[in-house]
Parts: sequence; C-alpha cells; structure tokens
Amino acid sequence: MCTMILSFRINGAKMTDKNPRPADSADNYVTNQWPLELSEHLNFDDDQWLDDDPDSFVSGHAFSHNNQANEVGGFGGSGTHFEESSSRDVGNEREKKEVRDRVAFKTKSEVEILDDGSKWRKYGKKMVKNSPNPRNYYRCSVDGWQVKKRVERDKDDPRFVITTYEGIHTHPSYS
DNA sequence: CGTATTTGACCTGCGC
DNA sequence: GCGCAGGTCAAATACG
Repeated sequence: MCTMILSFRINGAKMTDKNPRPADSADNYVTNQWPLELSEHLNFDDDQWLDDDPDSFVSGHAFSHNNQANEVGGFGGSGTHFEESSSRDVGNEREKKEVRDRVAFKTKSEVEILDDGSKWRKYGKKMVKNSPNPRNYYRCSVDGWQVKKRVERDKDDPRFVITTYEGIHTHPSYS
C-alpha cells in the first residue's frame, strides 16, 4: 500500500447552467477558496477498502498526525491525500487489460465534479445496494486516455463524495 | 448539427 | 442453476 500526494483543482460548478455561478465569484472560488474540505483517506486492503468507519479516518486518528492536511496545498491551497492499490490479476479479460490501479479518495463537497485536468463523460448511473445514493460512472473522453472513475455520495454523510479512479491516473497535465 | 447526458437493457461475476 | 448486484452499452434525448 502506498500513499500519494496529488494536487487537484476542484471545478465543482463546471461552469454550466446546471450550476449557475457568477463568473467573478466562480473565479474567487477556484483560485481562493472552494466551499469544500478535502478529507479523503480510503484504505485499500488488497482489493477492498476499509471504509466501514468513515468518521475515524475523516476526522479521527487517520489525520490526527496531520490535521492541517485539509487546509494546506492542493487546488490552489488544498492537498489531496489518498490511498492507492494495484489490483491483482482478475479473471475478467475486459478489465485485466485496462485496470492497472485503483485510487479512491473522499471529498467533502457540495458537488461531484472534480476537474482534475481531464474531460469526463458520464456513461452510466446505478443505484447501489449499500447506499441510498446513485453511483455515477465516468470515462475520460481525452483521445487515447483510458481512465474510468466512479463517483458516489457517502452513505453516512451525503456531504461527502467518494471518487474512485480506475486505470492510469497520471494525466500529462499533472506533470 | 455535433456532442454530451440520460436511462433502461444487457452482460458478467458471485453467492446461495 | 438461479437470482442478485455491479458495471457497461447504446439508443434516445437534451443542449450549445
């Protein structure tokens, strides 16, 4: 298990009329402060993350050694701290060729759209058993960039959004 | 008119 | 073998 630090830019409004936001205030949100708190810390145990006690890692011991993590670095000021794991060989041919690693992080956000530099196109929505909230499936629409992600709201705290990336997540724009 | 989104259907894996 | 749940496809629709 390894931990990575990655800078993200939250583009919650996505600047569409679905999330109308004055241009000047939008710029203020993006560049200065976005109305969310990054509190993601999802532990992968092989192919399963230990999220049975979200509160413990959101505000508890997981960040107790670094409570400032929610306030420093990141998208113009915040840091993203998440866990990554490589998936083992799966029998499914279709997944085996694309799924290299899986990254998940949890974000306290009003919105679900995280603009990490890629263009995401939604290709599916599904109600999941353990959550009253639907899970959305996105695929990167950048040519040749085969990455998928799942976005769902936390079942305990609807204010939190859980984003799971599958595939190569080191977009050229990061470097 | 081209592109993105929605949404029901379909496919596959897994547990019983 | 069957049913359930998760994941994906694709036609229809909406939007710029």
